[in-house]
Amino acid sequence: MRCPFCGYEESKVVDSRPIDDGLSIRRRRECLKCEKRFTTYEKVENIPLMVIKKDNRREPFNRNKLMNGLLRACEKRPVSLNDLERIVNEVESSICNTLEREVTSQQIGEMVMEKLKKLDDVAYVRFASVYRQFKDINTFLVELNKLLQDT
Amino acid sequence: MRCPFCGYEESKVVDSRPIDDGLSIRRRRECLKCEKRFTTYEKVENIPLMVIKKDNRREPFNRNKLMNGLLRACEKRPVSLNDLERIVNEVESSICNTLEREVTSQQIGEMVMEKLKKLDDVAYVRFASVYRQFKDINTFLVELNKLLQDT
DNA sequence: GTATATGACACAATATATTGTATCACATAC
DNA sequence: GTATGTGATACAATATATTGTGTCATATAC
Repeated sequence: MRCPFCGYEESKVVDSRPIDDGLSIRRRRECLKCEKRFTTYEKVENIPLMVIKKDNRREPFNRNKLMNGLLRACEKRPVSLNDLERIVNEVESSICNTLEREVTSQQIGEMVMEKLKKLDDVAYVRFASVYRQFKDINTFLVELNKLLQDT
Repeated sequence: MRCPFCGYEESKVVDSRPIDDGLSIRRRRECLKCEKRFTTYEKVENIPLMVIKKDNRREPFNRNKLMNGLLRACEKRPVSLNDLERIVNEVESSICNTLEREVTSQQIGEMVMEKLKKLDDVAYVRFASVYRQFKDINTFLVELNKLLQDT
């Protein structure tokens, strides 16, 4: 593994211990060039993907729930089911790739909105109005104004 | 490493590849009991801890900058330098522990505010007023009203 | 103060991971 | 349509990681 200090491409493991009851492995590595040491963690890709909701409760990530929100936002809009599947897939895999076990519903909303914005303005604003409704009414108005000005 | 499917404590590596230009290692593992396969990633702990600012530019995380913000918020308030050091330490290490390479300035602000709120209401609102000034004026007012009602 | 937990470190004996080469499947790009 | 990139898979030869034991330092708990 590449050294995070000097960038040299080889390092060796000097210690390796299971942690989290065996669910992860912590390694101490040493750069073969600059000899600096650093810690790495090996973790399982995804499995327990939890969403932190606004009231701080946790629940498992649910593709269908996200898809339903998207379908509602796209009602009578020229967005294909394929596009929506793609968005859900991309969001899910980008959450998995962070290797985080938890993600806030807000972060998910932001990711979805970023992608939806490129597809359909109206669907984007509908979706945003649900995700940001209580926290950020001004932002919603600002977004609406931006869209009005752009057209 | 423990199997995420059946929970058995031993698995073997069936493939191992460097990714991200050598910064991480992806491994395919197979459980020695149920023989199911899963993917793991080994990543460096922290090092390039970058903050994503509001305008989407990145800059390295800077303890001093955060501390300055806290000091300004706590001017003439009964909050010790020790407490502030503790907050900065806790925020920094909780960012490191996520193993994410990037974090938004907003996320940092939220973490700080959560901790500051427990220490001093006035410092909390001062800090919040800086972190949320453009995005969330309503939230700021709501917070002020909450504090006024609580006292 | 003592007790407890955790991370870093070292050493030695053993077991296992790594790397290149190559194929297949799938999805995206043009 | 073809080209391109990526993840999963297999195999074989080689190199390296893992695990137990034990110490030390630091921080937190009581």
